[in-house]
Amino acid sequence: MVTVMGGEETRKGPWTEQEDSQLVCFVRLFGERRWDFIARVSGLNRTGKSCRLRWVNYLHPGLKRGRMTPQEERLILELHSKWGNRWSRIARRLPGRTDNEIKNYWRTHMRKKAQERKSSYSSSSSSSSLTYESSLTSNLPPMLGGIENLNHNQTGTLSCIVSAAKEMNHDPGVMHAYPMEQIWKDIEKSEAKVAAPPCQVNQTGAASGRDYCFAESFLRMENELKKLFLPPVQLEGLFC
DNA sequence: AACCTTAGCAACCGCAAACGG
DNA sequence: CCCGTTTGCGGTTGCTAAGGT
Repeated sequence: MVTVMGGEETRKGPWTEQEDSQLVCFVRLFGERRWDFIARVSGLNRTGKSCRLRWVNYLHPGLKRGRMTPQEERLILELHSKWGNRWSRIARRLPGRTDNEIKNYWRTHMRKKAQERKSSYSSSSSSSSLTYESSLTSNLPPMLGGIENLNHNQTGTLSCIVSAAKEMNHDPGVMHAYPMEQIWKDIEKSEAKVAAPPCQVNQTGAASGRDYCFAESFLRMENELKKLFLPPVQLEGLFC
């Protein structure tokens, strides 16, 4: 879907694999900030907001996919009873899960369960001093491993990221060598309005259109960064 | 097989907080 | 302190696949 905003076309709706790969690459380059800049310079024709959401909820390398474990389920129930609909806060206690995921999960699973429990408790006697919540708290096991312990190959998303990086000849290790903070400062200083023209996908096929998009985006970005006093050696290393 | 309902999920929207000049 | 911009959050919508009739 495409909406027209002020003459520029802004894409909406589901993300394509190509867009995902492009976003992953640019986030790796510039980090998880300045979403508007990333949106503009990548030529994705998405809003910064949309890019951020896509990254946070779907493309982020630390994401755990698949069903909630019973431990996670209990933790969500416990924390929701404590904090209410503070999804982002709850999500911080569940490594690899996003607020959106938890919110959706609650809506479909937990709310129903909570209601069932509530009704069953209200119908039963209140003689027991041990509430469901307190029993949860006392029996909670430690959270299963942190993000670093996740098996990244378990998710299609992760393999997609890896393949995207490989495809683009990108060495993730390179990034750590660059002073991104400095780059950002420089960008902020001299950020000219980068008029990102709509990415042109040719009519013959998506593959060539994709290559064109990447090439054009990088060219655009390279030109921008060249204005920022970066030595050519660093610049070469920066691009995928 | 066709239609309807429901569950699950991705994505959008509006608002408010945080940030920077 | 003010104001514009960016980011984060929570609510909501819309699409799709699965299951039921």
